[in-house]
Amino acid sequence: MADVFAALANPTRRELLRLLLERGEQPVQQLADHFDMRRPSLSEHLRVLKDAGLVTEQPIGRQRFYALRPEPLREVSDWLGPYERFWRARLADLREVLDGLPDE
Amino acid sequence: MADVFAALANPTRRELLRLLLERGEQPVQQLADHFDMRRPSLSEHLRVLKDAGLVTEQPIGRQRFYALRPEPLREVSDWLGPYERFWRARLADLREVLDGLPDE
DNA sequence: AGAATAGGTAGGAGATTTCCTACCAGTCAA
DNA sequence: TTGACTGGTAGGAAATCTCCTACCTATTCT
Repeated sequence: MADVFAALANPTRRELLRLLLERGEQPVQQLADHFDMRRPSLSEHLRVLKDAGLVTEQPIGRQRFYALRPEPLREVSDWLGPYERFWRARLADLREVLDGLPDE
Repeated sequence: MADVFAALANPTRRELLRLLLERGEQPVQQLADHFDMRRPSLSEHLRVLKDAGLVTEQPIGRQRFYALRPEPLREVSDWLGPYERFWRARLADLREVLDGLPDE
């Protein structure tokens, strides 16, 4: 769980997740084409994502396909839950204030 | 937005947010009491949270009250949206598979 | 078998993070 | 005004992160 937040802290890794979401599973080369970065660095980012459980790796021939594994993101969503209630309450307060205003 | 993910990457900062959510606004000393950490380090964490827009600071006398500002978390929630659809689809797939099994 | 391809590991440089001690500035109380 | 209190800044050490180049392994194609 802690690893998930740490994994999400890096923009390249968030972009990797986005690519995997949009295009489905991809070999490393195809992912790498979209970054101005050497492959070893990409490999490192993919390893971090894998350690956080955010992607899976499946070797096929000499390629390795990476796929999104969104379950840990669900934990992030659950973590957000209590805060979500808080900001909804704030919005409700705001609405109440606005409703109370004249000329509206 | 990037700052928000970076701010959430640290466990101490997530704990600070949790304390502010549970107890409402608090002066630094009261927050510091719950960490085994010197105050300058806490100050630094609070600064990061403030820069990310996750807390507000209000000086009253010689104290500074920090309060949760959950709006940036809403952006995180929005960012999660597309992935949430993905994992719900996965759950639906799983349910379908389970429904298709005999002996159930 | 030999060459090409996919993608990893090793190791290191530089930047950033996270903690610390020492000290400073503002506020309040005697 | 002096002393105590709150909480910040300055600066630095150690750890970690993010990138790199060089090289290795496994697979496939000829």
